Amino acid sequence: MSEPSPALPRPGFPVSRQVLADHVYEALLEWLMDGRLEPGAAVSIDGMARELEVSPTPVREALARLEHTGMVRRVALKGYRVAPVFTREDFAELMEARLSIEPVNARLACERMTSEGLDALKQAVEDLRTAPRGGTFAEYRSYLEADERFHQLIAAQARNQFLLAAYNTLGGQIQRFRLFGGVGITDAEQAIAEHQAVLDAMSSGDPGKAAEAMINHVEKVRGRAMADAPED
Amino acid sequence: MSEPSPALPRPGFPVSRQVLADHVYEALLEWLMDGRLEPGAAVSIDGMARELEVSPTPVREALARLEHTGMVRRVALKGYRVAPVFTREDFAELMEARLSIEPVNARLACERMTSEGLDALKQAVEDLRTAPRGGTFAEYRSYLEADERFHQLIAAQARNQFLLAAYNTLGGQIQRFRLFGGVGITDAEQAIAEHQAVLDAMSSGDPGKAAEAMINHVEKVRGRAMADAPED
DNA sequence: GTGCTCGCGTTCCTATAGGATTTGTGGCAT
DNA sequence: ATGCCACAAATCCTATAGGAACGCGAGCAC
Repeated sequence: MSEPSPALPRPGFPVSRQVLADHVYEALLEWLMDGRLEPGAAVSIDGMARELEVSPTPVREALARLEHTGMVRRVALKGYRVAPVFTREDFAELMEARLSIEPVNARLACERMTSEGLDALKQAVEDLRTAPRGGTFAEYRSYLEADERFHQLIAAQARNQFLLAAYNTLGGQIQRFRLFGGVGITDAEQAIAEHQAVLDAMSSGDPGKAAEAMINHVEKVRGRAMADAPED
Repeated sequence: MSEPSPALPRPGFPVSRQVLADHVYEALLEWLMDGRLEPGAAVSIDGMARELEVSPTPVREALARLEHTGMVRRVALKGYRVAPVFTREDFAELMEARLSIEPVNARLACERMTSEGLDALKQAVEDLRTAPRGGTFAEYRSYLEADERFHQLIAAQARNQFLLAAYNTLGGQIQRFRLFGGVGITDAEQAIAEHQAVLDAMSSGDPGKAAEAMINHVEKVRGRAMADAPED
């Protein structure tokens, strides 16, 4: 905590049009993804307010918005806690859910794809290739970001607000798991190849192939993670 | 403080364990579904606080939680507005999403069903049959509740927290209500028969049949709604 | 040593006050 | 008549204060 004021709005910033609660939301989200807030830990409203040098009011609002992401849980009159750690069963459930939703997204996205959307996907895969992959979170963070962006783009291109919302609830959990799985990035080459395969299928314009490529990718991810992951 | 505190927790009540923001949340939800808050209308924080005779703080928290349901939208520094009317495209997207998720839930629930779960499902269908179906929201609310409970139970019995969360983000019945804008329930007989068919398929223990029955049900709901719904 | 009670600190929760921003209105210049 | 600017009211946003419940540890009785 040597930083002077990390989340305070800069005075020079012209059209921030963002209120304090938004900054607090972003800060808490970042802390949750970074692991600075460990699973099971209490998230005190007053404590976070002191930490972020704001009043409890915007913290309360940010936490209320964070609750629906599943990253924090609230008990009335007792406060918020970070969601508990991922077990192997949790991970299996998460992959089952991804296998139910993401192939559908891929199929629809393929049917409704625009050239701009395709370009964005290509950029995401390119970013995956060039991203550094060190051992610390700061190093492979951009890799994770590009990975998430790839899947998010597909969900967005499916042009279904409800499927996008459903995927987004999974997305945060995926990130959280990858963090606390704690194995770093060991499967980059294979993952990049699978992403490329999905991209190729999308480019080909065959929705069935796109869905299949996505199924293949998620199943492979599951297989690698289940092999690597530490047993409970 | 002249009033004898209308919404405050009663002192004799042992484990109320509900805070004011929860009551405000329920009240706003009811007003939204009742149509007392029309689509597009502004939902002033201070105004609602005056109306409900509470301070703006719990109203702010309740609105922050309501935002993720899609019923209200927030613009920074401008406040909340009731979400615009549900168009046919919105409804089509919702049904597309339900068709992607609910058959999977039905399949998994069938595989993992317990006898208690089956009993709960039977109860939900029975409640559907006996529920009153008047023209006002207060009258057919219990019908919607039983309908929602049926689908919710299946999602829960699938024993996958993420699929359950994904289903909940759809808020199927709530959104469905908004399409009709309060014209009531006109398809009860057919809907009940379809629910019974899903239930029978579940009882038979054949996951494929359960998924198919669910697909049939959702498609029929879509067909009836698209025929009834007012054109844009 | 064990169990109970009391008191202190922490935290959640709500109300209130005041600064900042947006919106609507009226007047003035062109 | 039209466009622009100032002013006022409403609203959002944040900080602060205080009440109520909970947790924890010291101290005392047995």
